[in-house]
Parts: sequence; C-alpha cells; structure tokens
Amino acid sequence: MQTAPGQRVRARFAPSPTGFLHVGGLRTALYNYLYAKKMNGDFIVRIEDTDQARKVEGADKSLLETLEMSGIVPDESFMHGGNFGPYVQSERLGIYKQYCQQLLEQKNAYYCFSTAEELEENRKLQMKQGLQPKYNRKWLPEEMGGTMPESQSRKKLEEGVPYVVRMKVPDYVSIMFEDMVRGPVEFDSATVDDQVLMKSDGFPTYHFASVIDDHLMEISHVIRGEEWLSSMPKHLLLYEFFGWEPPKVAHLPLLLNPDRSKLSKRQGDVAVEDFIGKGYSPEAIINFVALLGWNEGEGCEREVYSLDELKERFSLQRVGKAGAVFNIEKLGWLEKQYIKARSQKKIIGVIKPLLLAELEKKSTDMDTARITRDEYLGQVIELMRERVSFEHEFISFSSYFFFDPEGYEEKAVQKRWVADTNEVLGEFISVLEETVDFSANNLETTLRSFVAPRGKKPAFLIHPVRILISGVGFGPSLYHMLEVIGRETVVRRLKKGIERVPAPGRSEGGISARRAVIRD
RNA sequence: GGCCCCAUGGACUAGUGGUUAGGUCACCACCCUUUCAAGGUGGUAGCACGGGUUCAAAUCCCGUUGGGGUCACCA
Repeated sequence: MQTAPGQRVRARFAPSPTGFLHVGGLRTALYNYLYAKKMNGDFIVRIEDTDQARKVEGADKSLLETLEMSGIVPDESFMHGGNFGPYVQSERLGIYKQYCQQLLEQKNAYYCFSTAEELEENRKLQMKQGLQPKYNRKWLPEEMGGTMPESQSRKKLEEGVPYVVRMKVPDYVSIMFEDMVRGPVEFDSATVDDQVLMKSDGFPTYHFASVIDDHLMEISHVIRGEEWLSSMPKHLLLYEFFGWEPPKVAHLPLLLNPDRSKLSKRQGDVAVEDFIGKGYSPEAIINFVALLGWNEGEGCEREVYSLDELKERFSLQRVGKAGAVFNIEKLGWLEKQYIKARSQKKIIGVIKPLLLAELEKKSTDMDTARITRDEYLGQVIELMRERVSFEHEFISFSSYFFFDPEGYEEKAVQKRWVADTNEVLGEFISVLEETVDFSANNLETTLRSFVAPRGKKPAFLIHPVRILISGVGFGPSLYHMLEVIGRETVVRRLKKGIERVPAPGRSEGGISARRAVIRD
C-alpha cells in the first residue's frame, strides 16, 4: 500500500467525550494507530465534543489516559487551556462557521427554520406512507426550489428565529467510492437526507465538523466503525462541495454482543476500564482486540502479539469484513499467557503494594528473619504463576503463604481423612520438627520413607498436610510449598490443625460435628 | 419498511478454483502427576440454502434465507 511521494499517512481517532473508552473504540484507535505507525505516518486524536448535551466532564481526559495506558500515544498535541492536549472541536467553532458560510453562498446549503414539531409530523407521515423519512423540500427557500420566499427567510434570520443549516443533497446522483476493507460501495443520493450541518446552538454536527477537520488536519486515511458506512455519501458530497480530495476510507467490522448485535453495555462490560479493573492487562486487551477483525493470514498460527509486533505486521488488507463477537474466554487465556511471560520483577512491582496492604490488615506468618519480603514474594510467584490467571490472584489464591488458613475446605477434608489419618499425621509432625534440611527435595524423601514402612502411600499424608497448611485442596507442589513457608510455620499449623480436624468416627456427631469444628 | 454491509465448527479465524477444509479459545478423553494448573497426545464440531459458470467451487456469478448497521439539531 504505497502512497504518492510527499503524501504522508495521517490517521486519526476521533472519539466523542461521552463516557469511558469502550473496547470497540479502543480497537478503532488501535487500528488507526497501527496503520499510521506501519506506514511511518502520524496518529492524531481529535475530541469531537460538538454535542453539548451529551458531553461528560473529564471524559476526554479519561479517554486519553486509557489510550496511553494501552500504549497508544498521539503524535501531535498542542497547547490549549493551559495544557497540552489533542485537537478539540468545540475550540474550532469559528472555522466551521466560516466553511458553513461558504456552502450557503455556493447554495450547497440552506437555512432551515422548521420546528421540531413540523419535522416530527413530516416524519410520521412519511413513515405511514412507507417512505424513508427525509426532510421535506417544500420548506426550502424559493431560490433553492422550495416555497419559502426569500424575504421571509431573511426576515426570520433577522428576527433571530432559531434555525439550522442543512446541506442540499443533489437528486439522483450515484455516489461511488472504494472502501479499503469493503471494496467498491455505491449509494444513490436520492436515499440521502438533507443532513443538518450547523445546529441551532451554533455547533456543527459530526458530519460537518469531521469532514472539515479531516481536510484541515490533512488526514489521509479515515478508519472507523462500520456504523459510519451509510453516512459516507453525505461526507463525500461535502468534499465535492468544497472541491477537496476525500481521504481514503476503511470501515471496520463491528464488535458484537454474544447475540450478534452491536456491542453495547447492557450485555456485560464494555468499558476498557472495567476490564482493567477486573485485572486484565492493557497488553492482553490490546492483543485480544487486535485479533478481532485482523490476522496475519498465510497460515500464520500466531496468537500472541506485543504492540510493537502489531505495529510491524498490521495491514488494512488483512482486516476482515464480518463483525466479531467480543467473547472474553479467549481474553482470559491471553491474560494467562501474559502472566506466564511477564518478568518476576514486573509482577512483584504490581502485587507488592497489594500484599503490603493485606499485611496491614492481618498479622502474618512470614518469617522476615529467614528471608526478605521480595525473596519470599519471588518464590511464591514462582510456585503460583502457572496457576493464576490474574496478577491479583497471586494474593487471593496464595494467602496461606502469608496467613494461617482461616478454615479447611470441607469437601477436601471429607475426601482425604480416614480413621488413622490424625494418628499418622501426629507422628509425622514429630519427624518434621526434627528435620533440619527443609528443602523440597529432602522433604519428599522424608515423607516417602516415613510413609513406606507404615504401609501407606505418599498421598495418604500429602493431602492432609496440604489441607492443614493451606486450607484448600489445590495449589503448587506440596514439598515446594512447605519449603517456602518454612518449618516453624509448617509445624505450628499442623499441630493446630490436627486438633481442629478430628478423625472421622471419633466425635459423636460425625460429619456435622466436624463441620462445627472446621467452621470454628 | 428504504438504503447499505456481511455470511467457514459454540467464539476468533486461515483459506482467493483442485486441501483428508488448517490454527487458536472453549469443550471432551487419555498421558504426566500428591491436588490444582501447566505441558503432551488425541477427539467432538464448520463452508446457511438454491441455482448457475467450470473438467473441478468454501473459493467466481445470480437468487433466497439469515444476521447486522443506518435512516436525529447523537456521535
């Protein structure tokens, strides 16, 4: 995809600041960014805040922050309001007004004084007749072929009657263009309504402002969601009115809900921040979203990409046409891949603050004389990294590395305890107390040689020990777990545990009595 | 409803006239194993339908069906 020499690729992401960035927006931003970077071009962000009613305070800032956190950084920003930031349409009102005037003079646009009621009535009537609702041209000024005398129009203007400016769409013109992902697309201008360009509050509509800005900002490629495809004719007509060359366009397939409708809140989380909050990392989200509609093709079986790798490999030709369901199953898998690949140092950086906060709340068993906190954390991470999907699970799933278990998982106890379990366990505790070499290796030998003469299998002890130490029936290799936790804590927990979990049959109440004890 | 877009297993997709239709997630089984994972091996499951064109169609054309988008002084 070569561009003419001297014609720099410039792509843009143009969100409206009405809330948090959602994943569809993130993907649009990402594709724009990737394409620009791939082509050695510029990526810019433009805030489209022309709807004063829907504008949300601070949304622009949060949008930018989320993008930045994901590694998508605009190439241009400029000083306004005392800060550097992206282009903002509400600060460019004069420009739109000026171009609107030009269209008015060229008679490509006209004043429209119709009231909301009139428009509504007209719409209803047309719908009733089975027609596509469109502006009724009978209301046009006389000189534009309508019925409103010029004098009346001028009078209303002078009197300050509210008005909007509409573009005059020519009749029956075929509008064709080449979409970079969809190929040739054709519309008939007869199906295009006289779009409002300037609203009565003096703000431009999206269609008008974005065309002007794309031209003024020398945007070479407009990459946006498919929901904009049907407004292409309006935009193309505007370019023609101004005599400007339109940018190349690519309409991206939509991101879908599980029911295949356009991705929306209601059916689950859509804000990027929601996913971040749940523990998904920006890298995984970017990776995931990049693959929703794009792939390398040619038998490439790769699934994990960093942002830099995407920058290198992305291309618009490899963007698909069909909508893609945003299904988080695969995102979870990706997150796990990233955790496995992440450096220990980086994980410690994230979970150490979490851990310290936890340690504030409860007293810990961590023997800081024996080992430093970071070393200890490092060992825990090493043991747990294959078993967690999120960084925060390092804390929640391995709390027993830091605190005594608060109880013992009932199901596991029932499954692993038999009549003489506690008896054998008691003897084994004494052995552990005497064990100097508390390494995983030696612990394994010790346990095996302890159990063999008693006619038991290692599992006979392994499971109960695990449960008394951790409270749960799953976790890393027992021997390694014991080594990390350390002898003192191990022995203490076992001694305490053996009192709390009586062997079956010993207590009168059987299972229910045991339950009571366990919940103690 | 008008206009526009789309159509490979449950999800994401490879495939551009000749393939036993490939990969990833999920799912199932087995192996490994002290649990849970991870890993390994294998498996269930797909070209929406109907016509053409062609020696040959998932692939090209037409139609049907299905899905989606859009028809605001919202973007």
